[in-house]
Amino acid sequence: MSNDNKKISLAVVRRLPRYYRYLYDLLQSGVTRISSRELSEKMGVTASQIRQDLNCFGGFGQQGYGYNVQNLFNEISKILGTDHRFNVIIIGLGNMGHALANYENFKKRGFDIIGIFDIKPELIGTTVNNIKVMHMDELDEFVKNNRVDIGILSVPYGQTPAIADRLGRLGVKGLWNFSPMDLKLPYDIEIENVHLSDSLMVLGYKIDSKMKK
Amino acid sequence: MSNDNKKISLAVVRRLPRYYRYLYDLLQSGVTRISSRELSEKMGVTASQIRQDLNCFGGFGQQGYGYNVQNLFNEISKILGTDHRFNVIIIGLGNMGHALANYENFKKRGFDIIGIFDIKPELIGTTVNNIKVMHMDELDEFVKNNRVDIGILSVPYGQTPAIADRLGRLGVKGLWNFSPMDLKLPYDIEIENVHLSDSLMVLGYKIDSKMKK
DNA sequence: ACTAGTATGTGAAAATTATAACATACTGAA
DNA sequence: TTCAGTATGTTATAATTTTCACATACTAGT
Repeated sequence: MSNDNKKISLAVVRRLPRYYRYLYDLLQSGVTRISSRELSEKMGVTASQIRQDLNCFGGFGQQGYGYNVQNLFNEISKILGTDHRFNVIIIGLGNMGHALANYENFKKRGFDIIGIFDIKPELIGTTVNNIKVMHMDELDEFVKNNRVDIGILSVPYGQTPAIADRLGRLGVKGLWNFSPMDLKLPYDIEIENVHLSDSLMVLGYKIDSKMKK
Repeated sequence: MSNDNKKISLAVVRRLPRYYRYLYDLLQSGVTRISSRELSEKMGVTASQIRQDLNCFGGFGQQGYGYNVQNLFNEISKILGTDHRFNVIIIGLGNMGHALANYENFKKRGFDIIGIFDIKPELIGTTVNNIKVMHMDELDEFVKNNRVDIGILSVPYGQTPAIADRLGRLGVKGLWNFSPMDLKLPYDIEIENVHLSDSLMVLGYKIDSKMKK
């Protein structure tokens, strides 16, 4: 049963989408079976780690055979929630909000953007990628009338905490935060930060530290 | 001396930008000194971890006093390379490329976007955020004539590997990859992946797994 | 059916990472 | 100048994460 109450570590969870991607590619290539060793060579990790990771959720393989690609992909999809849809709204239709609204990959992975909110009058009533742009004043009403699972925060830095708090109070289940700050909210809400600049700085560090060697 | 040859773990490195942010905010607030305990409360980590992390790079604090905020910020900046500039080019002026070209935070953190490349004729010769848009045919020439430290890859999925390879061959030092794939290159180049969809899927997982409890 | 080969699931070991504990050294008030 | 308080740097311990190793069980060719 996949409903074991042993806690899955975040390290494992963060690797799951990577398995998802590789298995998807294998499926596309028509590969029907794969061993942990073969997959480990493709992914550049140890076979042992793959077996350990998968076993957190169940025994999906078979001794002497390996893993059925389609089956394993289905299982990983289920674990990641791709067997159902998430309703998502975007708050802030700036450059980043616009980019996210047009990113087709989200839909493929189970996330439907059902609304966009901003305050600029000239945007209200328009559509982006077939998604209606509404005024922030309509936010509360919209969230009350629609199941909104996730709010994407792509608003200016200064406005982020207040809007995050507002979404938390409205009962949205998760926030995907693009502002370079760590949100701390007094609500029962999951937060995933993107922190693009942080990632770029890490790249800068890697480059510099290699130079020094 | 900061040139110790003991290896700094990636776990520590990934926390550095976070320290950078908090120290920057403290500076803005006029705070001149802070102890690891105070900082730990703000950041939601243990004071011990902060002291351990900082000590990888040197003893920046003073017993009985704590850390001088300005000094510590300067040191972290130096470690992260903000004491010099990185030259960056964007490959692919789609929605994401456009958003990144307009993101002002990068400049603040030491990254200058010095060129944008695409293949769409109507874009070539225009400027975005005062950055010239050039044709991909001009890429090799440009990289040879300018120091390019980092290439941002915001091109369609299928084109990513070939362009990454091209930048690797041209001697670019780092790639910041926005395509949902892991790049593996036979060159001496640092790669930092963003993998937005992966991050969103992790958020989805967190939401689901909380529901089940 | 038999058997050599293969590959999982898992318990144990190793490595890494985080936390705790504390000796040392500075601060700042009297 | 003294001394109680504070907070670092660092060593030791704990926790977590990764890797190893192997018994078990299936595959597939003869």
